[in-house]
Amino acid sequence: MSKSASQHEKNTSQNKTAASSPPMTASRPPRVLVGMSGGVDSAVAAYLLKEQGYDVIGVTMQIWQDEREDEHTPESSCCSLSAVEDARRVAQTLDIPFYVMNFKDYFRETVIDYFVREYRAGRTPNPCIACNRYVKFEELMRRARLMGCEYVATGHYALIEADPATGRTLLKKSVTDRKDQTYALYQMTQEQLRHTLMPLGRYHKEDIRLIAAGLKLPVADKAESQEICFVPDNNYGRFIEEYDGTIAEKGLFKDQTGTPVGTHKGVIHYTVGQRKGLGLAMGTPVYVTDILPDRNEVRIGSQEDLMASGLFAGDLNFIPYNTLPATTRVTVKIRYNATAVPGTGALTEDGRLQVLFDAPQKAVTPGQSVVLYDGDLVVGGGVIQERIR
RNA sequence: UGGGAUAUAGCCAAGUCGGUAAGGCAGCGGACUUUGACUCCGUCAUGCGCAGGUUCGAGUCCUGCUAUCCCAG
Repeated sequence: MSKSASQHEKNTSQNKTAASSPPMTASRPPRVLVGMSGGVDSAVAAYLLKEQGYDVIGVTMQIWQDEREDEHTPESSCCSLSAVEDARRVAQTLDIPFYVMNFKDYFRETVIDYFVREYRAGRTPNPCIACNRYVKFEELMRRARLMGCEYVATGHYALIEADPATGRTLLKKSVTDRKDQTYALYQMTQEQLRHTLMPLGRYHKEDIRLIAAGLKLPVADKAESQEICFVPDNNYGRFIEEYDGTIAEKGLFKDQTGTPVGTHKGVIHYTVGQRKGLGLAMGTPVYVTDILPDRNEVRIGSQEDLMASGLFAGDLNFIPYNTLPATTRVTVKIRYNATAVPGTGALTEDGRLQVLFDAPQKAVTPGQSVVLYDGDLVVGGGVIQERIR
């Protein structure tokens, strides 16, 4: 608490920027490619890096939006054409080179295809994690190298720090727990972390807005983006059906005993823990407890039926070490905006991650990621495969 | 077509000696949110099967009708 208080006392940028100058290895300052979404965060990130002396290049990735859609795109969508224009104006204001790059095919393959495939399989994907992993820190970084950039930078609220003891690069929570975005970054490799800058990790959102306002950036009071960027109207079910042209097949809601209690609209429309939109008047609130795509069945039950004592996860990545050393005490996030809860993590013989919670948790959802923390340090995580009751 | 019971919002349901329609679920709206999750807040019957009657006043009493259920046929 005292930490964040002291952060507030500092003036918005002057002291801090001076304290963290770039590593001037040669005569030329290192070049950094800043991924600019058109929002206020990445705009200020670009500004901070420029102030710190980096050779900053602004890039907006075209990942989805078609030209014809620009008129009706809500402002909250992070990658719309209007967002491109916002980013361009910011770059002009900051006097940095600005480019728009086409990532549509790559984004489609690594994010949208995955997103649709997972929902079809009865899981709940997190497209932001896939986008970070493959698009921002793999493909964008690859292209950054081609442009002679040492680093890729983003407006994520997270900290990247070298650990002199081990030589590894660590990922830590931002000083603002509320805005912390490390959950969506846990898949980053050592190589990626070494070449990534996240200058916002030491700031609070309010500071960022103040800085943006002080610079008269055109996006200073732009709304937060909220929904999945490629589903601007938030109707992801319709998006999936239009994307692959397959209408979701209706099926049965069943209770915990297997008794049919209603008809569902198709497996893709549900996520574990969901209560709203079921249309089931059971006299007491009911939640989705399991999605069984093989039987096209959605199981519902009470809050108690939602509880889990732990989970198994695959597709693992660890950051302070190559693999989880032993049974480890951690705090655990099982959903993007869940609070971290205490538990233990361990690897199974078949190489999966087993997490056991100290206290039962609600709505462990296959397809979502579990991220392990040791205090502010991101230990790693993986994709949830199944819950342990 | 003998007897009994019940008919209150989409569902369940309270409604006392007649006094001016609880609550839950669902729905809808909003807050929160980098997942249509959770959570929270707000909203939701000028009307109680239909038609009459009694009364200052009826969901509550009376009459008739209709529907459904149960028992007997």
